[in-house]
Amino acid sequence: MNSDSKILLVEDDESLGYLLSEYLKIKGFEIEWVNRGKLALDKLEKENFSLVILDLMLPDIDGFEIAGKMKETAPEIPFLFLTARSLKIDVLKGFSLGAVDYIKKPIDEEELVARIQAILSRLQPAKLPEQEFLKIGDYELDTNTQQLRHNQENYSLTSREAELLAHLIEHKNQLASHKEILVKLWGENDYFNRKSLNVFISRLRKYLQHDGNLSIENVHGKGFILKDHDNRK
Amino acid sequence: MNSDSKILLVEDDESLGYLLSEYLKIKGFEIEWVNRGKLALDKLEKENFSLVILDLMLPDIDGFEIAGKMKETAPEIPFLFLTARSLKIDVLKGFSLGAVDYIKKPIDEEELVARIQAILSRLQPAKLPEQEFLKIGDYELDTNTQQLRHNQENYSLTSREAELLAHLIEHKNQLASHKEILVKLWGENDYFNRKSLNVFISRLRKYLQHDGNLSIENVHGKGFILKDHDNRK
DNA sequence: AAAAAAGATTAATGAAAGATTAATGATATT
DNA sequence: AATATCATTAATCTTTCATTAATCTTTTTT
Repeated sequence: MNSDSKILLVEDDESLGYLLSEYLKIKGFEIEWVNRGKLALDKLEKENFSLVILDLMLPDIDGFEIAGKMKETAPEIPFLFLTARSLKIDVLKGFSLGAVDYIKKPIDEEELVARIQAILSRLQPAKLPEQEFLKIGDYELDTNTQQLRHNQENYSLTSREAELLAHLIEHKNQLASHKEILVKLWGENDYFNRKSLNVFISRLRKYLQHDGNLSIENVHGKGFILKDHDNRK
Repeated sequence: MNSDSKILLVEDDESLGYLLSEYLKIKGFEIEWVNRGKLALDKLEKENFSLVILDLMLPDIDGFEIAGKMKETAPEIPFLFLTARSLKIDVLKGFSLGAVDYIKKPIDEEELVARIQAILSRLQPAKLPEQEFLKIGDYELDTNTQQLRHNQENYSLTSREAELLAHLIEHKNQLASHKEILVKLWGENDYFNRKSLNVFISRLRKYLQHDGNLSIENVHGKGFILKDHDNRK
């Protein structure tokens, strides 16, 4: 899951560095840990990272300087500061250098992971408009456009029809109770809405009649089951 | 500089809300400040924001719930939490809902601005390089000159016509919701603008009538789909 | 088996949404 | 000052769709 995200940790405190890198490894990140600024810059020359975590106080080059150099040599790699220096001036300087976050010690490891994930997930290229297709028998429902396809045929469903069919498909071969459906789609479970629901069930049966394996069956007093009798699926 | 970034601040504490919104305005951001969750959701229906700042403790709907609803209705808008609740469990929940940051009160205004700028600056490159020529069926739209070509014919579109057609082409065979269109092109989603939108849809249908494979179809109460029925593409 | 309850199906209804054409008025152009 | 352009608004007509009603049919209870 996090396997394609390699992180460079620059931290001179041996115990914290060890702790963090082990913890992050457990969490599924690939970690390279160095304890000197110079080593960090060398690594950045040779390898590609999706994130760099910088301590400010290092024995040789300080974190700000590393960030400054990164701006020139690897401007696309995001970095964050992880430091005991919580002076306001430092925080502001950190962000003005282009940091994506500035985390003050002591660190909560879980929060750190959450922040790292937040950063990395923002990096993934804008997710394609994910179209969701729900399949049932020979039919395919596009929940986005409310289109129901069957072979060549294409039916434009109304909002209620589409919502209801989606619900039934999601509970395929299971009981979808009146109550559940009415509360979810109508907001209220009363006599009149139940009447309305029956009308919609009727309509859906008509749409689905072209696949003999499909049926919407009633469970008296309970609800409906959309059954797919084709067991190969 | 920050003028194209509109921020929605959801904060029920009157003095803090006032303070922050004034401060952020001075810093060049465009701010809309509401003190109720319900109002925030209404605003999000009608306007476009580049960032939402959420307080957790609100009198009506809590911040987490707003974030959850946003995931469905406006998944592309980033949000951050700004709250006195610094419990670890809250922080983790905040990030797991997709927050880009979680800032604990008391707030340092300058740090807040720095964090907001860090977030917004990361957003810009997300935009795809806009295509100059958009093709649909036998037509070709030049988005620079607003010329729509079809065989020999050439139509000079108005700005609105061209923008709308571009949007529809970019969402070909997908639902382009009223809300999305109105917020993007008109800046506000209200009754009158929706009327106007209908007029433009009518015009575009006239332009596109020469290719029998194309149609702009309405999804009642939801929006429009520009369909290309030619499946070879 | 009769009565009652629940469900199925088709049709009727009315409000809301949408389509289309024309009128308006603001702004820019000549 | 006259004209042209264009988004908006108005006016009118049409369509859509959830609901309600009406009428059967099936299932359950008595």
